Amino acid sequence: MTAGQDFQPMFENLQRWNFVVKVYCAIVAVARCGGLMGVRLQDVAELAGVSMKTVSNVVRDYEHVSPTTRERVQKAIAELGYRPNMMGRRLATGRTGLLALAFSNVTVPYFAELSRAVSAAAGALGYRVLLEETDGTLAGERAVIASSEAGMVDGILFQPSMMSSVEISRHRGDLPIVILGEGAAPLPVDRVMIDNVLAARAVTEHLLALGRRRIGFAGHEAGQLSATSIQRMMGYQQALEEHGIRPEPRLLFPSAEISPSGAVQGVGAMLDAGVKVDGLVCRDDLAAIGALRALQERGVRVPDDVAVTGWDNIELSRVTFPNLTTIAPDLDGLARRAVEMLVERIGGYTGDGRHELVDYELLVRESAPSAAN
Amino acid sequence: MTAGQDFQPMFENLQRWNFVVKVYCAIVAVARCGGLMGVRLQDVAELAGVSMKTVSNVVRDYEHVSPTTRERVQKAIAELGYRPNMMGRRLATGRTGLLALAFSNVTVPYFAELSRAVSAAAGALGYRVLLEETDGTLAGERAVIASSEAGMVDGILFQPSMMSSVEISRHRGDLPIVILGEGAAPLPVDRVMIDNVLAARAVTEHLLALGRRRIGFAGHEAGQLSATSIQRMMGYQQALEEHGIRPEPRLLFPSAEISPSGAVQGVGAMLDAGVKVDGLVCRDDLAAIGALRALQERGVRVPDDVAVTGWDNIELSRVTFPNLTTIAPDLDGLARRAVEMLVERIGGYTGDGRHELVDYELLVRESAPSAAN
DNA sequence: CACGAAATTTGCAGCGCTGTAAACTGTCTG
DNA sequence: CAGACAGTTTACAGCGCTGCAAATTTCGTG
Repeated sequence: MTAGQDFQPMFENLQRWNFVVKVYCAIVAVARCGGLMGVRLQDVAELAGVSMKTVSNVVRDYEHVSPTTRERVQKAIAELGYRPNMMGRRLATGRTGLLALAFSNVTVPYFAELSRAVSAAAGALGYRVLLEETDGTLAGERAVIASSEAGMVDGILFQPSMMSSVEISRHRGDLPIVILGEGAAPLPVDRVMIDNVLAARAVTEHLLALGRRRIGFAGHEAGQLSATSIQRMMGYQQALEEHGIRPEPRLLFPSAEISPSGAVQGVGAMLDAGVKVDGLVCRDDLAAIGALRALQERGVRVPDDVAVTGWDNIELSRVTFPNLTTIAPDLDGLARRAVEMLVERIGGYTGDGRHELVDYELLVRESAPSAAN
Repeated sequence: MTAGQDFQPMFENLQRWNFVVKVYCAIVAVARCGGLMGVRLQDVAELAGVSMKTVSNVVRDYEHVSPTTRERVQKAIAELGYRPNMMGRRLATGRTGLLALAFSNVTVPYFAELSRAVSAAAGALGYRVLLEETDGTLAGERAVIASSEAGMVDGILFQPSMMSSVEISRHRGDLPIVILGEGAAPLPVDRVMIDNVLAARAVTEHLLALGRRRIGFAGHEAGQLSATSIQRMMGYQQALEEHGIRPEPRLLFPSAEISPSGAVQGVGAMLDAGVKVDGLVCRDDLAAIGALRALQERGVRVPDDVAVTGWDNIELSRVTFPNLTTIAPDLDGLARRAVEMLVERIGGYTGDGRHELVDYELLVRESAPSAAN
């Protein structure tokens, strides 16, 4: 905004700025003009004196077009302000250039960050991403998989939370699909994930290396466990057992609802019930943030009294106090591979389902510092 | 998930579960069958022994179809697993049923929550939402507004952060647009927002009512201010002046980068420079979360030493410790009105730009409790 | 039973674009 | 200068669906 170009945050200027905006608005109201509507390939072709197909060729950068023609057509395009109509193109080509990314809810930071990574990866391959939220319900997931509309997207990236692999595998066979994450995935379908069990072991071992022995697990579902929770709990269990510690069901801190508030309540209730821990492996960063609050509310010091770990490395995990030791999955790598595989499927690849692992990293921060500290 | 139906979170079961999954996968691999490809309206028509148009009428719930015919067609649809092809329909109708929602970045919790509210509101009116991220850059915003593809969406909901109203008003006139939020908006275009100045006054007055007198403002841009920051700062200034307090530029805590980490650094630097405050109005919840950390790192107690307020009422603002007193905009109301107005424009409404305000609420929580406490 | 009105159903054109294959250019040989 | 050839350009038939208007059937009534 020109008016704010050399704006100094001095209070007097604010009023002036507001005035300038008003003037601008008035000018704009006068200057505004309706845009051209519905310029078609045909119109460009007529103006340039060539066939529609030639214009189409120019628009799509087909190589065998003479420089002369190309220039003339481009001039006509500019003059008319022509912009190709996607629906027409897509009907003709059968491809939409759109990938669906389905998960429970964008307000979960991990999914928001995943969505950015996927958008970037898809963009690099010429695709755009249509977000589909399932609300984590079976009905929502079914709606996505068995979408009643055809031709909306060329393929689906799907992070299931409730749906069984059996059901996923029965999805409409004509729409390529790639499963993200640790959810149940049928063998014949491509999938990309990190090794949750291994990562959970790593994070638990980190707490063990700090000398913690009463290590709890927090933030999993109170009812039916998701595949994600199961795998992370398995890794947690394995690490404990390898150190000769018998996992105690009493040290599991489930959340009535998978959300930070759920974790506040879940962890809070256990603490109030007198359960003692000196380490807490949380299912994800949101649970860890909730756990942090539950602990701090009760005057428990983190990490001194209880060391806490998260999972996902969401942006806010760097800003909590203390900030979170967490598992940082290689989101870009995950997104890139997933999109690559999906695009290969769209391109006609029909090999067996590929199940690939991507990297992750244990980020050691304040909530569970390294042993040296 | 059948296998997990009666799953108890006992460790022994985990291994068993894993085995069950493997078995399922094997079964599925065998059972999988390719779906039918490309069932067309024509195919259904032939099977049902009616014309394409009649099938079309059934699919779209046209009223004048005899029950007999309708049933026969529906049977054929079910038998063939027909699903209408969106591209075809959209080419024919000229409408896509898609609205673009453009803002800087989904990983900003406010935008994620906005996006859900908008999706819900759009869904209620039969539209779906295509997210467009601008990365908060001028180039990104221009790309959205002047999108080189036509016909992708029927209209745009746009929350600008950099673009001037002059430029917005020059957008392609054939695509309806509604501006969200406090960004610069040209008069002729519809807009929905909350009254930022008033809300900022309310939040500042809340701190004043707590007896705070050295109240800072944190989290705004260090360079050129966004319209959002400007309006909130104006309200902050007004409240101070009304209480006979001269606003001090020294009490402004800008962030080098609009992010929680940016706020940690910005606020931290000011504190280290010896600036003393007893209240902090933050531009948004993320800044407040950053401020919280900066303060706590230095042993400053919140709210005892410094009361802090946020803005947006993001989910995490309820879970920080202390949790945040914040401005809670009526997101659902905002989304509903915005979508309504956009749909009216799509429907052909051509009146003047409407600028509407929606409600907000001051949520008093721990970081700046009510005076009674 | 005939006739007009109302309720159904249909044929067809075409939305805007692209794939294919055929029709042109012009240039380069023999 | 004919013929071969590579480089350009074009005509045309749809992609799958819907709007329109006309055709057909059904129904109620005199």
